Amino acid sequence: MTVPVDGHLPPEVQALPLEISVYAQPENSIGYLLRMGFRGFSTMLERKTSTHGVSSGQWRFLRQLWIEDGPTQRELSVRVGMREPTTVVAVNSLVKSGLAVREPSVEDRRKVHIRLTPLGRSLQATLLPMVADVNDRATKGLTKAEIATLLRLLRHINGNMAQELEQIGGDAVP
Amino acid sequence: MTVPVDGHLPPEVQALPLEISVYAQPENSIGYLLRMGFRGFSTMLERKTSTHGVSSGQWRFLRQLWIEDGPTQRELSVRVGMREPTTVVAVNSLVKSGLAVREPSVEDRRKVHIRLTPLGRSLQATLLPMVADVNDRATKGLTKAEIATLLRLLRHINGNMAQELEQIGGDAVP
DNA sequence: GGACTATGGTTAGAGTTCTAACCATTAATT
DNA sequence: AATTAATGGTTAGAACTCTAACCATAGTCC
Repeated sequence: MTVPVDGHLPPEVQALPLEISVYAQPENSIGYLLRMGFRGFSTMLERKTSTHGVSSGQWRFLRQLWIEDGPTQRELSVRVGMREPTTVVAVNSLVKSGLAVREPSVEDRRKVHIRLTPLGRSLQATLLPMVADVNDRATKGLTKAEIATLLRLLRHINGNMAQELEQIGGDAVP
Repeated sequence: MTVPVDGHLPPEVQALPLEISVYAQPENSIGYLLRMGFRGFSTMLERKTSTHGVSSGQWRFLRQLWIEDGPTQRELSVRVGMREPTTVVAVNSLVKSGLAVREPSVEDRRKVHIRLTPLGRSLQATLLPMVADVNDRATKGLTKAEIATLLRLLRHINGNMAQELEQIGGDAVP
């Protein structure tokens, strides 16, 4: 097995400027670090919420419905940032689990409103503490100031990327 | 449609301590911010690499093979942090695209080594600048010091979560 | 040496998400 | 009013990822 030591890169990569070749190490890429972080977060949270029958796929939609109950399926898609087919299956799943219902609109027969059941609504008080707990564990050892900085920097790069994708792709983030 | 204004939360959620109820807003959760960031990053990068026929699924494995060529499939799984069935399909895909080959081990007939083709290896010089570009766009407007801080904080929370998941789950991050 | 156990890889089936194509309903235009 | 546009939702098919079950090979232990 060929294991190049740090800095032992093929000639055409060595020829690249240092600002580029640092990315040969994934740990130097923000994308990689975000991915690892997200996966860890998602896993930890799902382990907790699954005890109440809530999967990570349902979670994002449930959270949005707590903020705004009764949107159309299209509106829900936009708020959550997912494409419509994704919303279809997520809502199917919420309905199947008894957390939400589909309610056909009366003034426009194309539209369907998604509404929480009492069960779905009641879960907020149960599940929010779990998010808090996972956030706490993730930030253990950081000061409040550092956490605030992290939030600010993350929001900044997310803003940058939303802007890039909007002007270039002209479309939502898949 | 019911749109609760900020702070207009159901009684059982209002009853929660403030440290918990802040998470009613996704923008206050690190997990949400990581997820958005990762998705933006992944989308931007894939738009570029796909012009060379490299998908985001292949990307992570390719990057690891650039660091260490010829691992067994099991070793590759561990390095990349994916489960074995995931590696099977990823390697299938790399082989199909002519970027890597499966090479049965001679000393242990259970093992299979994964080795880059010249094409797969040559892509490093082409694709690394793309990662650099996406990182640059994502961090536009941040100082070098802020970027360094972001990397440090992300590595810190990733370390925390790896530790949590190791001791509690006893298993890899899905 | 033959029966357990461990290791490496694969297959089967599921969940989450996407794009593309489609159908139903409403709005706009001529 | 009839045709065309736009809007809301669904279905079909794919990519990526997982868990669980499985097969093949190698190592261990009586």
